[in-house]
Amino acid sequence: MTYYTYSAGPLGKMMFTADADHVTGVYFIGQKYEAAPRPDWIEEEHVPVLSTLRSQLAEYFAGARGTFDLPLCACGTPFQQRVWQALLAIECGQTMTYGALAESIGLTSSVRAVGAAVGRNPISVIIPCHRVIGADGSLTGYAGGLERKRALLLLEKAYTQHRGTESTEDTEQFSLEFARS
Amino acid sequence: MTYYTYSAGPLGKMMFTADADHVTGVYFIGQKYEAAPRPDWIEEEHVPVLSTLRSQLAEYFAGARGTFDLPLCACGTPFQQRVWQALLAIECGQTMTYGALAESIGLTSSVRAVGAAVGRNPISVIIPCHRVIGADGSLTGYAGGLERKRALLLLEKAYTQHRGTESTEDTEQFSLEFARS
DNA sequence: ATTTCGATGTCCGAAAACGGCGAGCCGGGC
DNA sequence: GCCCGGCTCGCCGTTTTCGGACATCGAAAT
Repeated sequence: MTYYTYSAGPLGKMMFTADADHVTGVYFIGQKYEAAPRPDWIEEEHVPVLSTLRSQLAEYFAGARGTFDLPLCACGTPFQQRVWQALLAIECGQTMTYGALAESIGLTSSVRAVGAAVGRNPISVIIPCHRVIGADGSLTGYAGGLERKRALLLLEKAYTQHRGTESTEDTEQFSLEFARS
Repeated sequence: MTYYTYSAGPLGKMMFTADADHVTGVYFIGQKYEAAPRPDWIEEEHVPVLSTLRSQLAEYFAGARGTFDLPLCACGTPFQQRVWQALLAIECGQTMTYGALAESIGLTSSVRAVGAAVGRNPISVIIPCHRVIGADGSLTGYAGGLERKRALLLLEKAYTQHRGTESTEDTEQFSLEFARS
C-alpha cells in the first residue's frame, strides 16, 4: 500500500510518498520524473513516517538540521540503488563531481550512466543528489530545476558554516536567493 | 496476493492461479505462454476459489459438466478482454471460426489479431479458446498442443450428445484419444 | 583553446516482426 | 472440368528490437 501527501515548503510545493514504514519518494511538484499518484494510492497525511519526514524537512529548510534519520526505500534497478546508496555518503555542505561519485563505486567508465541514475533519484533532498556537480564546478542539472539545486547548496553551506550560531539570517538569504530566479 | 497450486488431470498436469477471490489462470504444464510462478506468489491449495475450480474441472473431465460457474479475472489488454469475453459465449459442444468470432465483436478485419489474442487466453478450458477453429474446419493451433484441443472438443461433443445418459464410456474414449498421440 | 569521440545503464518512441486468419489465385492430379 | 493443396498477400494488436538521448568527462584531434 502506498500513501502520499502534499506539503508546502520554501522551495515550492512538494509531494511525499511512503509505504507502511518507509519514505519512498520526495518530489517537487512539477519536477522532471515526478511520480504521478496512482488510483490505488491513498492520500493520507497522518502516516507516522510522513509526519517524521515533514518535521525533519521543516527543520532542514529552517537551517536547523543537516542530516536526516528516516527509513528509506528507493525503488530502482540494482545499478541505480548502488548510485543512490553512494549519494547518501556525501555529507551536508559538501559536493562531489559525477566523476568522483562514479569512481567511488568502482564504475569509473560509467560516468554518464551514473549521471542518468542520479537524475532519477526518487527521494529528493533526503538522498542528496543536489550535492553532485560537474567536474568544472558547474551545477549541470537538477530534476527540480537548477535554482532549487543552487538554493539547497547555499542553505547547506550556510548551515555548516554557522552551525551552533543562533540565527535565521541565512535561511532568509537562501529564500531570497531562490526567489531571485 | 496471488495463490497457485498444481493438479493432475487426464490431459496432463495443470497449474491454477487465483487472487483472493477470482480464478486468474489455468495452464497445462509446459504449454506455450505458460505463466511462471513468481517469488511473491504463494503455493497454497486450500483457497476456496481454487477448490471450487478443481472440483468443477474434475466433473468436466469426467463428462459430467459442460459449463463452469466461477468468478474469473483475466488480466490483459482491452482488446484481449473483448476477445476473451466473446469466447465465453461459445457453448460447450459448439465451435466457431476465428473469422466468425472476430465478426461477432465487430472486428471483422482484425481476424489475425483476434487469433493472437485467443492464443494468449490465460484461463484454459474455462475460457474455451479451444472451441475456435479455422475457417476450413482445421484445428489450426492451441497453446496446450493440438492433441489437447482435439481431446477437449471430443469430450465436449460426447458430453452434449449423451447428456443425461449415465455412462462414462465417452470419457474413456476421449482419454484414449489423447493418449494415442 | 575548442571540438570530437568513446564508454555506459536506462528510458522512450519508432519501426519492424510476428502471430492459433482467411480470401484469392494458380497449377497439378483425377 | 473439378477439387484440392499450397502460395501470396492484406489485415492488425502485441511484442521485440533498435536507435537516440540523457544531470559526464577525459583524452585526442583540430
